[in-house]
Amino acid sequence: MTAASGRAEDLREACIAQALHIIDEIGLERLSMRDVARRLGVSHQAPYKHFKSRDHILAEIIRRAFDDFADALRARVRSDNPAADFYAMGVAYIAFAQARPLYYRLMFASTLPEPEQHPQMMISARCAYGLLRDGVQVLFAARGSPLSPSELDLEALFAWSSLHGSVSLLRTDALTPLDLAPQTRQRLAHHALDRIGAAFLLTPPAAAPPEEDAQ
Amino acid sequence: MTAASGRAEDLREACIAQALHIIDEIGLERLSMRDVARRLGVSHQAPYKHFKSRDHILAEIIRRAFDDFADALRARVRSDNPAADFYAMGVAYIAFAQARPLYYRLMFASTLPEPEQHPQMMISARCAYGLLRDGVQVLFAARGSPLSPSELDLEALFAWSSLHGSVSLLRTDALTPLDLAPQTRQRLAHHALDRIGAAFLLTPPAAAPPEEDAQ
DNA sequence: GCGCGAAAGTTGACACCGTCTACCGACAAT
DNA sequence: ATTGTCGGTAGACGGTGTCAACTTTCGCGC
Repeated sequence: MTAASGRAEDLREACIAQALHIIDEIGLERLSMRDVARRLGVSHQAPYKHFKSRDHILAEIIRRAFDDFADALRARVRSDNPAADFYAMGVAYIAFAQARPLYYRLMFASTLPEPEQHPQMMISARCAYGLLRDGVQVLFAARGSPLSPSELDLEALFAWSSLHGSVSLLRTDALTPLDLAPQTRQRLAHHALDRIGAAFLLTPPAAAPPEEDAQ
Repeated sequence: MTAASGRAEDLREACIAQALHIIDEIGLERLSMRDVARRLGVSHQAPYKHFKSRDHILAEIIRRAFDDFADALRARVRSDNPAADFYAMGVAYIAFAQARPLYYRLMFASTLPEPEQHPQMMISARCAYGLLRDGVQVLFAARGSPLSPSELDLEALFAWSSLHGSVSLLRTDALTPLDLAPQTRQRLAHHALDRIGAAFLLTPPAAAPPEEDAQ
């Protein structure tokens, strides 16, 4: 438990590393605790001394993914201009998704352990989301149109999910039959980022929808 | 023997219905073929006479989800105005996600069977995507700025994933601590739809829009 | 040094699971 | 009447998560 216990906690780290390797190799849903143990040359119960269940090791891995992701967002090129800063965060997002595809995929795997059972994982996820949220908040506040919390969530999730969709497309084989130039692939996610900016820098169409209030 | 009184293919349909029920009850990843058989009062091997594997019954269920989804999109209120038609498709999308949450969730479950193993599922998925894609294509073509195939994919996926993100937020418990009014929840997805429209009615940053005030 | 108690690791069991194989009755076509 | 296919049953195999009991290891107060 203490920092000095170094060697004692070795197996815990080894389990996480090996589990990540297995997920990369055969997929998240086919990861098994016994396989982790087998590959590490320990008994099938040894990992259970460090993780209460299969879901707990998964939650720990996903927590680290979110933490690394948050670090990447924080390490963006800062700018005093909120729009430029928001764009920089988007660029950092895209770079992370391309540099750490496995972590990125895990963050959005729908086979998550039940969230309320793994508060640490949720804390890290919300922390990463909070960074994006803050960026959106600053963006709108600088334009003199601050958002209510629920509106803020909505705009932030809009940005997040839009970017996620484009980034995911690059990972899928849906594009391979189109055999695009590598340059085009590189531009896809940034294109979406531009679209998000377009959506934000433009106030919603006031006339079209039935009722629009509370600006 | 219990359920065998009906027609020949009855068990196949019963398996699908029961599997859906189980997924709704305990989740996709905990669905088991033996449980399906047990609840139907047949032997644990009976379902295998109709589905080659667990993945095959899943693929069939997801295929139907995409088919129903495509039907819902097609049943939208049609309009000659491409922008209005696109908006109507978005409304239909949101309505489907709210009316058939289980089907909707399955369409985006990341624990999909390997796609190339289940071509029928992929055909249905691409068919549904094609509807959205066509809507985007008409939208841009009507504005006199037709898109290349790869650009079209990008814009369509941008719209899809943006809407998906907002719709998913409603299903998650991320919003419960905010205890929003039901009316606000109702508006969330439509708000995103407005944002997508805002992003599309504006040409990319390179060239300014030529006053296309169709609204 | 010693002893001890907790932690780490092992072994064994249990109840599941997917799926392969073999068997069996009904029934249709030859 | 024979044959073959189809839908269903029964059993087995290897795999899984995880509980329980056991043994080993190791840090720490004496």
